[in-house]
Amino acid sequence: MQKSIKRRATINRMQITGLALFYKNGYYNTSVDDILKELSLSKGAFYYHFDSKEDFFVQIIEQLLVRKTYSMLIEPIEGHSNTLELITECFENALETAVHNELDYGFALSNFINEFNGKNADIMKHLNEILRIWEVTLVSAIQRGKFNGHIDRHVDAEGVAVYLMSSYIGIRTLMAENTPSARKYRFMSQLRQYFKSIEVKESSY
Amino acid sequence: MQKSIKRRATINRMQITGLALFYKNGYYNTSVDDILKELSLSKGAFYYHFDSKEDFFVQIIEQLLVRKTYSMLIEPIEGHSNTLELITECFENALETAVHNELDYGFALSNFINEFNGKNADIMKHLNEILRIWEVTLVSAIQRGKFNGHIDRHVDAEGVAVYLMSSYIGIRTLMAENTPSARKYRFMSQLRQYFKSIEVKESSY
DNA sequence: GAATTAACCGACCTTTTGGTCTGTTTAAAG
DNA sequence: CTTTAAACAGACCAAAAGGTCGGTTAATTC
Repeated sequence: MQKSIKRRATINRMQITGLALFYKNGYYNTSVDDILKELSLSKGAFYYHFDSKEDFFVQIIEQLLVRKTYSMLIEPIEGHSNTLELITECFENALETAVHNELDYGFALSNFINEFNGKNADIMKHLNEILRIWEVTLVSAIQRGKFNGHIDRHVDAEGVAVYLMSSYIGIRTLMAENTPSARKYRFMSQLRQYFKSIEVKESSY
Repeated sequence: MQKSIKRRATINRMQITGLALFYKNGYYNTSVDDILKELSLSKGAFYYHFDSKEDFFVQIIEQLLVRKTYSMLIEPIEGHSNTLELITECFENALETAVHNELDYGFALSNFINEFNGKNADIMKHLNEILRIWEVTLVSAIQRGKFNGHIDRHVDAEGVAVYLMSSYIGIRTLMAENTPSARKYRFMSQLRQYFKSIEVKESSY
């Protein structure tokens, strides 16, 4: 195989397996050896391509996690139809992947934020950056909805965004252990209830 | 000092310091030596009173965490006035302690659930037990509200409970790193908005 | 086809960790 | 006052962790 290609292939394999194990067992509970064992690779290969375990993880964030978050939570709500319907559908899909908690790393971002919060400022900087983009996207979506007449123009877009993010991160935690399917259903049902309360009221006219 | 008293005093000191460090740095990032150093005690003292690090933590859950959760999230909503007002005030107070993230371990439960989810089934059993009690308390509070005529009788009590728990756990995560005060304000504001949507509608009469 | 270098191997090192064990101090009992 | 056992001290151990380093294989260059 060509060298430059082989390099990319190996790094890719490492990152994908690394993310899978980090997501499953947590960063601190996954050793470099665990990952290498899974890949049938050696220490030499790992430290040839990466400076440290932390560097490895940061690159996973930049290469994989950012894209996954984009495709799962950012892009789906950037459409031009009814904002609240877009968000509802987006959450519905994202949570569905979390129900079958296997290969599709549901919402890895949430797990890592919890794990590194107040423990590793450097990594948190990267994770917060993703959060920030998510928040901005939500806020502008809400404002678009207000402009388009779907959402009551009195609602606080930033408030709604924070509330949505909170509930999403929380339900992911609750779904991880107990009856994920039932909890997802109840959650989505109440989300729609909440959305009704910020839609334009006919009585306003 | 009398022996039986000294025993209790030492165990208490250990548990309080242990909880503080576990909460601050996480369970896996806090070594037994870290705790002992803080206490100026020795390994001998630790393993004389506790079988293992895990046993130590389980006892902290049972002795401290359960009570803290009770006094912070359970008892405040068991009153007999308007349910939604009780929950609002309860969340308000609980989140306020999280704003000054110092000595008062805001909502330690949430952190530990995130840390042990899918990693340590034994400890999760204990934490889930607390979650379950919280959920039951919320559900019966909602139902009481429906019965008392404060809450629309069409709402799904279990759904509301899950939604409340989700949003609370999520906002605690979001508050841990960035602008906790502003986020708390926005969160509470939207919580009230949501509550309005499940109150009895005058149009129903 | 020899030289060079990227890609990888695996033994080894150091630090940290949870846990053990022997010994010492101190409070209660006889 | 002696004995006894609780309460604690601290040296020690084995395993695991992140990381280093000299050596080997395979692809590229000249």
